[in-house]
Amino acid sequence: MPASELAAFLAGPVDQAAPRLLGSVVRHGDVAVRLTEVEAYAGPADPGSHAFRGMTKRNATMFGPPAHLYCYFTYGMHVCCNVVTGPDGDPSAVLLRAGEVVEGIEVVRERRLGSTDRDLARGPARLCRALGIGLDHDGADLAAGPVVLEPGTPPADVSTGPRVGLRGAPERPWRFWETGHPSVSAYRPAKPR
DNA sequence: TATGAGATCCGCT
DNA sequence: GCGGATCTCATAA
Repeated sequence: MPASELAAFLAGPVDQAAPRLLGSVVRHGDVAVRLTEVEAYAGPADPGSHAFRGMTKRNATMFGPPAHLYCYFTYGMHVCCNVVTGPDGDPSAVLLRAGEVVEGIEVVRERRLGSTDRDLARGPARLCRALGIGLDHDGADLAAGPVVLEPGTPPADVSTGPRVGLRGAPERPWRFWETGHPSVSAYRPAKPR
């Protein structure tokens, strides 16, 4: 898919673009994952967003053009990835939280020994591991690859709820998942330390 | 099954 | 130096 078409697919308010991503497929090499759970982050206006305090070296990708991959490292061991949706200069992005492996499941099973099929891409850090995405892929063009986004048909039934794991942000119902799908992550409220 | 704490490192302040 | 958009394992019920 041409980059301009992909950008058009992601255009509009991020809380509307996010549910549109459900059912789309992210592909990296031989592995493809169909998204079943995402979260919207609305740039500088959103206290839960990395971009809330302005542009830094880490989140610079969020401020770039849409249809790019924003990867970041967290909690010492995990990588999470977002799809940048806003136009150049607007740091809106969608966090990919969970999905189901639709291709290359043998590869993923070897990457994640001891995991059941349902758990292979259940949770943002696992999703990245399943796809083999690392910090190296920060800023990758989702139209050009090596990681690509293939728009699909959103499910008929989508649920919304509060976002997971945020501290200090007012709850906005900007988490979207395919109703009843087994691969969505369990809701764990943020814990005070 | 549910709950709790440890692991572990990068970028910002 | 601190805190984090998390995961996994251990222990308890």
